Amino acid sequence: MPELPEVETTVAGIKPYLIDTMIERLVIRQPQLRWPVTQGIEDTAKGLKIENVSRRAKYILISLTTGSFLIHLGMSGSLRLITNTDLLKKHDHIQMHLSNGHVLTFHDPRRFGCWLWSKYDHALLEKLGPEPLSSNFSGEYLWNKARKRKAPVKSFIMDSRIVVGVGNIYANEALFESGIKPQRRAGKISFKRYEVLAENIKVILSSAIEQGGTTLRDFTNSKGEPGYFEQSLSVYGRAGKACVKCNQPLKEIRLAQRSSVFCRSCQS
DNA sequence: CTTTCAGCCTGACGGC
DNA sequence: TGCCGTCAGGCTGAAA
Repeated sequence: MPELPEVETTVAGIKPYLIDTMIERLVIRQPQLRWPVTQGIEDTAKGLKIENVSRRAKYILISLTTGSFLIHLGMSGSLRLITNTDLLKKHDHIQMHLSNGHVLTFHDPRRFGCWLWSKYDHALLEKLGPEPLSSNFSGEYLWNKARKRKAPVKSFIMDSRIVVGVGNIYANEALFESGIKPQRRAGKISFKRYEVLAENIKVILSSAIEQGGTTLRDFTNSKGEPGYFEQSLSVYGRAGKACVKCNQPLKEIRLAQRSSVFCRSCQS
């Protein structure tokens, strides 16, 4: 599933092909995504120039002269650039034909993603916390926000109002690296441990982005996916297997309906 | 205010 | 072989 590094890599991959090009045609084949695709955007978008492509949290923003598209890849979404003559795949829901001959194609089997239009600011971006890789995000910030919070620390760091872009995989990994048990209450964790945790979140996310960047050769291929999924994960998906640090079997529990894997002796 | 939980979907997988 | 049930998961917004 696309986590923040995949989104970042996607933006970097498509941006050079989109910037300063004109939208010749927008085709919506399946408007029923997580939210219905904004009605009438085929007409709205026609003939407009793409001014910028950026990322906020796991949202992709395509800025035009009169507004912007807000795209989320959900669980199974991807964007790829193809040409007019390429065959459509099943679940290719939206296509944006550009004046340079490229066709930006939104593919999403589970349809948890979205493609919305807004003239001004998108409401979905309003309540978001800081970017994890920005200087606004630190151990001190986390510690302050955690005062009196009873929620498990894993739910806390996955709350987009606290910090954006920490999905289930990276939450599991960062807590393991930091030696913090996922179910520990957020308000009961020391300042010092939050400094370690914030640093680990930054290191893990930025190294994943780096891997994505290095494996990304040509985004105009048929896959449309950054190919760095082979990165080694210490705990996620390894329940019952040996801890990479102490060899004890990893334990799996569910927190807020999400699979949480940790080591009972390395994390406390 | 904080926290929990339903719901949106399809594909993969295990059991029979 | 194929059918069926279960699960996975990001995120929002309603409910508690």
